[in-house]
Amino acid sequence: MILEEMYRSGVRTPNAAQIQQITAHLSYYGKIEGKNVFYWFQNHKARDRQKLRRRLGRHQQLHLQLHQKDIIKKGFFQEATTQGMDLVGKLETVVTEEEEPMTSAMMGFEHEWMATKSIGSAVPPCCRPLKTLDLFPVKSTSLKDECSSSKSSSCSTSTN
Amino acid sequence: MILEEMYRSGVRTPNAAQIQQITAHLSYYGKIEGKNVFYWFQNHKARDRQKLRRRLGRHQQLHLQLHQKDIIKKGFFQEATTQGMDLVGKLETVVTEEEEPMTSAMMGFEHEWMATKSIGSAVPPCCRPLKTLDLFPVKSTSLKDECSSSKSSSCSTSTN
DNA sequence: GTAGTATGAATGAATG
DNA sequence: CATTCATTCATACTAC
Repeated sequence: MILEEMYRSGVRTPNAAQIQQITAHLSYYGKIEGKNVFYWFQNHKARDRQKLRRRLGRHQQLHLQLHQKDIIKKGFFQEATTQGMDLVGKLETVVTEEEEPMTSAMMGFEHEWMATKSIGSAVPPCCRPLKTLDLFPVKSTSLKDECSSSKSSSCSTSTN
Repeated sequence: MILEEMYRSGVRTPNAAQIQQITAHLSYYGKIEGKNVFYWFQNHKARDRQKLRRRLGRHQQLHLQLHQKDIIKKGFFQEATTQGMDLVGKLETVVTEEEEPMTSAMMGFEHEWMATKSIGSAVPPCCRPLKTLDLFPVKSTSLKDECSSSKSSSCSTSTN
């Protein structure tokens, strides 16, 4: 995929020119607009950041071993030819594992960010998502919805 | 069910903290991750709204005319007979949708796909992608499934 | 065995 | 850039 190729190359926020070129290139495969490309990069980057963030927040300061396999491959640094490419991006690119669509705000702990650019996250794949398990044996009993809601509902009982 | 309880309590988009707590609680019953909870709420709310919207769309002819723009926003054309209907007449033949309630907001995006008029033919932002493009590895099976249920829906609608 | 549905998962699109 | 919404896909489960 062209987009992923470019992303891997370091392109994260292509400019208008870039977008236009990519769009033109992709137009061969079908109808596409510049905004599609734009959104694609936006989402991709955002997702990566989410993963990163979640990773950091998750493994806050558990036990980040320092052994790891060289995550900081200092050899794949190939300038993206464009704007700034966060080095974090490259990191995550290497440690691509799973993702967590957490809505952020989870990093309200005391985790350290130094690992962001120092060493790759030492994430031992100890957890293997078993996929869908029957956490919610919902069948026909749909007793949801009710009450009023809006955005950022805070009236919830946190069951804390 | 914990999740539905919370949902009924008003929790729609739990924060990371909420998710963490719920996840911790549910961990007792089995393996679960934060993203599961996250997705659960996302989907629940989305389907709830979908049902609501569907019903609204169906009854909208009663006394709409007021602010139909908010209702006909999108995703309304798929309305049918709920269940045993021919779902072959409402698939990808939707091309006659040109109305854009956004009007001015449409052009005022915030980026440069249309600002690149200096390069070549700038695509008029009046067209929207019909479906998912080949930007990503799309699957193959086209299982058009509709969500139709006759649950007890009450008031909600975040309407964002 | 097919059809329909419910639901988790993923991503594009949009907004703040 | 962060968050949310809408749509779609894949799969498990049920009913016919």
